Amino acid sequence: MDNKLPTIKEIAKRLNVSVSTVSRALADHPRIGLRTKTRVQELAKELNYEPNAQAIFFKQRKTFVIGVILPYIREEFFSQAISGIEKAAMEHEYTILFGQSFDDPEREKKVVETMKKQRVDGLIISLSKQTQNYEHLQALEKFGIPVVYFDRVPPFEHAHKVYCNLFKGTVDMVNWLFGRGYKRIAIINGPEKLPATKERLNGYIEGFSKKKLKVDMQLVENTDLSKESTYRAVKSLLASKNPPTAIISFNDYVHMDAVQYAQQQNIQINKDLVFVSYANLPITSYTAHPPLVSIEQYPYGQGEKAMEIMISILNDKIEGKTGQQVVYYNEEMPATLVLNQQSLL
Amino acid sequence: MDNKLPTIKEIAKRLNVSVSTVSRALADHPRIGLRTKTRVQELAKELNYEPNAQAIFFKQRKTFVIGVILPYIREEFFSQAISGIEKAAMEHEYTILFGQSFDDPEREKKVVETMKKQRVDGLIISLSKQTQNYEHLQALEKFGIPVVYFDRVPPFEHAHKVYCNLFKGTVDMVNWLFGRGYKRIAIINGPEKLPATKERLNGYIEGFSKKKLKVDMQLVENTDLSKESTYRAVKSLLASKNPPTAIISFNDYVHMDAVQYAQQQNIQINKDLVFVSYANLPITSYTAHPPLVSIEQYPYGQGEKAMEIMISILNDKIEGKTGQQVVYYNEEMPATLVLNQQSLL
DNA sequence: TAAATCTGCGCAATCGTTTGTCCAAGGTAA
DNA sequence: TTACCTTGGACAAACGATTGCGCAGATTTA
Repeated sequence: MDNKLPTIKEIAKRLNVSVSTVSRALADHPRIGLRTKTRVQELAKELNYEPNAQAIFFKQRKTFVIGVILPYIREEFFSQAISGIEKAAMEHEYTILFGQSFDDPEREKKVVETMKKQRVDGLIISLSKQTQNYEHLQALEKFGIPVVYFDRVPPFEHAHKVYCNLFKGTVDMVNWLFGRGYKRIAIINGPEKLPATKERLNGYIEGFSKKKLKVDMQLVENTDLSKESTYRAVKSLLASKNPPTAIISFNDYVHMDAVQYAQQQNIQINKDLVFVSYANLPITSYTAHPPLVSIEQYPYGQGEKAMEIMISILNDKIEGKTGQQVVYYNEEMPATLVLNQQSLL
Repeated sequence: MDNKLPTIKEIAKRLNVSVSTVSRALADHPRIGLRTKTRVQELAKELNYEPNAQAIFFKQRKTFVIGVILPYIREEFFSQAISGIEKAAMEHEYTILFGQSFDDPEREKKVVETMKKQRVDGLIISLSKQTQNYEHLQALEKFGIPVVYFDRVPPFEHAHKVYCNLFKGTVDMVNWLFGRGYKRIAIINGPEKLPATKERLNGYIEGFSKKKLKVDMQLVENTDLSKESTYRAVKSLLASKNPPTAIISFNDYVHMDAVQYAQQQNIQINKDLVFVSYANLPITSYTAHPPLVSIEQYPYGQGEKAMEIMISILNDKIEGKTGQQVVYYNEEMPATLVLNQQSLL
């Protein structure tokens, strides 16, 4: 259990040469004589020498570590996203420092702080639901640590981001439903302050506008994403004088809760009332009633893209683009309508 | 714009004092005068100074980073586990370097290598299904980097591990089924080489032995965990002359596939044939037919425990237990039978 | 009054590695 | 013979922070 890792110094002392000679010999520098070079390289191999990356990174002021902060890794969307991030990272020899915000801005701030301390080369983040204040993140950029947002992105322009255009996706969704003959289309939207919520709402309204129809606000409900809140929303929709024939849920989790409640009310799911949703989690295919149609948001692709952007930024920085105007990457990914195979039965 | 992060040096220069004074002032050292102290602390706050952990850790030869390698983060079991790991890590100011093996030993090896280069203080790992060779991990320990295994642990004694006793859990499960009057109890087990598979099988056999019964090997099937393989296993069971009245699935994913197939064969799930399983993923409560009973394996608890053990090991090392005999932590967690609420309907 | 103590802070080494600069010895050309 | 390369390697600074030690000047004590 000899935990002293061999260093360049150790080798130098043993061979009675200077550390710089050892360093150069190991790097195959032309200024070192062949004899010395082989002596050094042989001893290095014998001692199982490995350069201390910590020391090198410290000197280079670079860690090859990217911080990744997600709301909840247990959500399949994010676990897929991190896999995309990891894939791109691995391809470029970067590593991932991981943290969750649990949708708590305080916690998010703390994790950001930790990552700053660890001197990550960059930060990829999907914001917590409650985050309204972006100072802790903008501060990072001021210090030269680039931040790439994905999926849950901030509302301002001057930031690198990757996201799905859920406005368009929602318009398509509404269109599709109209096309299938559904007229009373309700939406159970997310927390009102969330940009993602506004995007869906706007798409929803736009979908109606295209048909020269006005939205009946009785068909618009919100949930704080808890099961209870979703139950309440469905209850309210079902109790309306002219109840919906289709329900768009904020995401697959809301969808599942909504279906659960409707089922308790003895409603024939996807017959009396059809359910459609966002996210298209593979896991829904195992549920009793998957959404008839889902808007795929490509979490893996978003993650991958976010990391690729990060790497571009870091490379640009090395090539000294200082002084030039900062360009913000803004990657809009398609949001595709996906028909559930099972539902076709 | 591209301001470098403030350093202790920068503060020293601005206030015209030495770096050591700044360092001590920030650490609230008693030998620094109150006036100097406040001047330093105020400027530090103003500049948003954060100590460079890289530098400190480099000097201390410690990173406060723990590598975590999981097979698939998208499995809820592991995403819960990492949350437990993260919680314990945060409490002790450790951070997590994340990697997935995707159940590929080659990939696992590569990730281990990366973590070694990054000089993690320790490694927490749940082995890939295929891992048979442990050299890359034992080498880490030789370098003084402790390894804690959880859930999917290696078969040898001299390793720190956290796991559930699925042998006992399976015995309990079989007992419970007998108690409910089920006599033809089948099991769809995992890949034969997996220790977890053997454990389940032994528990299954023991459960029968306790009732002075012999196992009918026709009731024992294996799956490689793919949907197709599971389908095949169920098909084989259903085709038997004396088909089972209860099926124990290797885990909830196998369970879901098994149920899906049985359903396609027009079997009344949990009536004609009851299904029970391991893992107890919350997500199953949304499925059409959750397992009647699940063996809870406490992924969060396992992760938390693994990190706590890691921290104990690291603390022991600091306190210089060198020379003493190495003690291997071996934490066996209970595997509890959980009755599904929904199934009671 | 001199010695001892205290107060407040600076100097420099250290961690492992890279890299610019310098230096000595030997060889070569004019 | 002298000035000038070439070769092979040593020296030292630097990255950011910590910390033992030293050293003034002020204050207290004997």
